[in-house]
Amino acid sequence: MLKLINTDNQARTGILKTKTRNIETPFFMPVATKTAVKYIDNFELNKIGIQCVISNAFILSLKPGIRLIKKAKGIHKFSKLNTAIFTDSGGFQKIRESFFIKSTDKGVLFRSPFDGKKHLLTPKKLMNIQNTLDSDVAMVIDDMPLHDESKAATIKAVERTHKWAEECIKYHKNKKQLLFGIAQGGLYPDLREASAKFISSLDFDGVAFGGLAIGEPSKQTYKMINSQVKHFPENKTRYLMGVGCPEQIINAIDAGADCFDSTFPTQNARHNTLFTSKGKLVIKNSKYKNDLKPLDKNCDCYVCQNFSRAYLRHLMKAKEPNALKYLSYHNIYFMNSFMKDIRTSIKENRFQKFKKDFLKNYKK
RNA sequence: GUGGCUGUGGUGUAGUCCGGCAGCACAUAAGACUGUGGAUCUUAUAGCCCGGGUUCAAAUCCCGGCAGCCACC
Repeated sequence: MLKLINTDNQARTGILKTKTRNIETPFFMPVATKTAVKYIDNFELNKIGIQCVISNAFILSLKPGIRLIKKAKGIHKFSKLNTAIFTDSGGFQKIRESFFIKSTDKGVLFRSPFDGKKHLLTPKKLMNIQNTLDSDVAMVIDDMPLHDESKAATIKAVERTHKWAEECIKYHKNKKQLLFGIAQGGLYPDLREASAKFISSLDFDGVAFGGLAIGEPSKQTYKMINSQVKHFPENKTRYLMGVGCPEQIINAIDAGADCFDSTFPTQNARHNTLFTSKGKLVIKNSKYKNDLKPLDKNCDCYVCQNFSRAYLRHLMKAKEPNALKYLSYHNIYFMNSFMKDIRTSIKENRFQKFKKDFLKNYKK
């Protein structure tokens, strides 16, 4: 359950209580697929103030395997991650050609990228994996329709998602672990609404918008969010899966979302794009060659406090591994302060102004 | 001085024998990235050492320069 603290129109701030943490919402989770955020030390996450990360149950079950993690007494002790941890089921891997084989009524058939072996991921199996990993929050396995799928195929995927959602509840045995449901519906508002209603009717600790930000125009994303959010319970955390672009996050919070995860900030950092209070900054661009200013003069992260744009560009051009570390650090730090500022603005009932100012300054 | 070999984008090279749209990698420049398969993907800029000849057509064949490397004197 989500304990609401304050609301500002649709935007909300609250506390999501998990077994290891009281997470302040809205919050952003960096992706730590294999229990590590790429190029960022696990302990650095605490110093930055990251409340929660998300790992991938299916991928961890392949490597290093749940037996080892069980032996290590769970995902927290194994990794020493001292944040709350969500585990994703692996349903999203449907989007990766190298993993996905097909969906059946029983589950999703995947091929391991490590040894080519086939794995039929059923709700029962995924719940067992996540119960054993002992994360704070488990996600159901869903059947995510792709955007080029017909309405009939999307209906089929939604039906499976609903059936599997019920089975996940049935097989979820870890009492201290929360379980979140996922609503689907492709780009069809009527299916989105029906799915949101159904998932809301089940006994989940939180609900998610699934299958968005996978290539559709932003306008569509917001339309789908709006069609679902009104059917989601007030007192449950609403998780917009896969969204990590600052503008989309602030708009989604305005629509009533509480929780986000994405590889977007870390992947962008590795690909030269930094987030700053003035907007996107592409560090490899030649205009920064002799620029001795910090990435963002309004940022107090140790990268902005110490290094210049010219130096960071130089490190990237020279393919120095530390460049990826510094840039990833900055983007994660930026996301964390961004979320913190949003929470404060909601508490102080000035979110609308904050959003307006942010979007005005944030150049694409 | 004589003989041989070699000159292709910024760099490294393929193509030369047997003439037919000059290709690749890196570098440079710009864009993309959203529930991660560990620096990816897309696009752009940029070249036949110089001069002449043969030919419908020359990076390619012929002649003459220039430059570099090697061997001999």
